[in-house]
Amino acid sequence: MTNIKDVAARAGVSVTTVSRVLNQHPYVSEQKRKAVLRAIDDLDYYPNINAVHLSIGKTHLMGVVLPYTDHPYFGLLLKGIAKKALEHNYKLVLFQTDYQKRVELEALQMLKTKQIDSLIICSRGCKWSIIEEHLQYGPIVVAEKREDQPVSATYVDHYASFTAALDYLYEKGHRKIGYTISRVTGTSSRDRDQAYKDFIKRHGLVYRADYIIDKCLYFEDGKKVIEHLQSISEPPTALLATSDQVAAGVMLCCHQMHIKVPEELAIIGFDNQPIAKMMNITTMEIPLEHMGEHLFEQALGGGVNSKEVTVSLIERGTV
Amino acid sequence: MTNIKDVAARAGVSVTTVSRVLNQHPYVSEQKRKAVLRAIDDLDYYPNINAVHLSIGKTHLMGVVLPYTDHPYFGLLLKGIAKKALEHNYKLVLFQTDYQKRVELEALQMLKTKQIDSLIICSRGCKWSIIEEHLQYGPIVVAEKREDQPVSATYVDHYASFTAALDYLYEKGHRKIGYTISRVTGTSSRDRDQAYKDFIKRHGLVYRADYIIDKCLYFEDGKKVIEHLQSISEPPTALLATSDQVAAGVMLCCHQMHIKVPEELAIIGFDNQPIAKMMNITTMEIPLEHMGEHLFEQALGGGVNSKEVTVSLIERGTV
DNA sequence: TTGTACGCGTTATCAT
DNA sequence: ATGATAACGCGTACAA
Repeated sequence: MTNIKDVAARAGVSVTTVSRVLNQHPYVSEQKRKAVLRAIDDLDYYPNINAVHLSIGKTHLMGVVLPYTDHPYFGLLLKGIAKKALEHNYKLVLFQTDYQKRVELEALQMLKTKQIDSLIICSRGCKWSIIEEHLQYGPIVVAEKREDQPVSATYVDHYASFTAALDYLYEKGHRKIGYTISRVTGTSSRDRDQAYKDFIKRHGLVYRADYIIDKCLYFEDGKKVIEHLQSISEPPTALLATSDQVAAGVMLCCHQMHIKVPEELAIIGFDNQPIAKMMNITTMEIPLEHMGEHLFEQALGGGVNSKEVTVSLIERGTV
Repeated sequence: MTNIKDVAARAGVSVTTVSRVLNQHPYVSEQKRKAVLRAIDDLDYYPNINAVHLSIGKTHLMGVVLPYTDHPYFGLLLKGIAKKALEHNYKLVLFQTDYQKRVELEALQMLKTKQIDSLIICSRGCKWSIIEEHLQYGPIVVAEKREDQPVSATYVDHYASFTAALDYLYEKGHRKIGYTISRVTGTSSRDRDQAYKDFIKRHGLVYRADYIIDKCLYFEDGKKVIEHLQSISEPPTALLATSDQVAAGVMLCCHQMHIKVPEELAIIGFDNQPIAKMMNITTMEIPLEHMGEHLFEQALGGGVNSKEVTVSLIERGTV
């Protein structure tokens, strides 16, 4: 590998001058600049980025922690992040965790060892205290609500948006409302659960554990949902789906089983993805791509600030 | 940042000994090892990975070039790659190109400047000669068929699988067959187009440009497809969809428009994704996740070898 | 405007 | 078994 020294020798100048040319610094005569450029060309020289990183202490690499990449929710978040990364000439290091803490810790470790400049955590698995410990090594931003914490965050208020959806269904006359979640653990599921319990309490309804369906993430989980609902007594008249994907899957199954939507089952999705528009699904719009962009900019900026994104109801044909 | 020198001083040994302890080399007395470990603990020392990379000339970073992350096709490919990366303790640097050559060139550049050890190109946009030029800097593997080239590849024979699907439809009595593609450029679209033309010729059918529908990638593109088919004279009786996503979208539209599948329109998808199983869609199975795994291992291995993955017809209810 | 020399943090070589 | 030191390739005070 030819290095800066070789170039300097060939051009008959010092390495400093070569470095100056490389980094477009001022104070280098046109004559020497030409000589350097020619030498670079002759020797097919290109800098070793690791040496640059070691020297300046930055990598232009940003870490992104998320559980899956093959799910539209994180896919859209990632799309927003990637868009901004492209703009700012940053590269992304992907940590697909499958909810394994180990992978998340490795990301934190890479921040500590300066292999990445900053870290975006889209879905946290490890304890909060571990995040805090690593804040000293570089900017960390999360996609969850953390009040009074020295961490930047862009998040959806799942409690509020879930409550809004429940209230909307209540207004429409529904009293038996079920919902699906992706997994029992996780902050968003917990928030939704709390919102549901408070809603039940506020309206004096009965809490039924069998109205809650776990592990619903994908389109194809719709089948499971319908099968479950048909297996219980007094099935709900309305369903809050984890996402538009799940809502769409449920709708398709309703078609197949000749269950009328919304007459026999009302459905609300989340995200407002294209599929919801196409299938005319009422949904709570979450600007995922925009969230991703904002997460990136927070990570880049380094300062600490929190942003709650607005979720709005899109009324369509499934309620 | 405390460094190896500080540790050495604190432990009363040389940096070499510290390095030996760090890298579990032999020839270090138990006594000194203990001292070093204590010093590491006392000082909260952790190595600067960039320095390690500079020294050993490797980064344990693998680049992945793909157009989108929010599409199930690439999502699954990426999933396979990520799985193997996890196993081998590699990290992935993602290059989401949106089919911009610039981003692809940056990936190649990062290989050249040793910021990544190797590169997986899932969808190529730049000229082949550019790829060849960069082979000297590290392993590059591609997801397309390249015969007699010094590059590793894992790919689907799109020509063969498309031909197989066409023949299957022909056997079933179809003579007017349309198909959708994601974009006019791109190797897979070209292969499919060629297969179609050859098929037409072999059976003495007429080639109709309006049987080919461009820019179909997502579920929601199904609507566009149906609208197009209804706008032309003598619409096809069978359709080869870009992917199961598109096939599913088309099917849903057929439901909505009361078009009977397969009686009025037969449909074949590609990939055999979960959605195809759920909707009982006949499809050509492509083992995407497995392809991703194989791509990673080729990139890791460094040798040159080609693998054509087998595509098989899954007969279900849409033909 | 240019160059020398050192620092970044680690590994590898070669003595001892 | 251990350590001094060169090497990795680059950026940048500081001196000239």
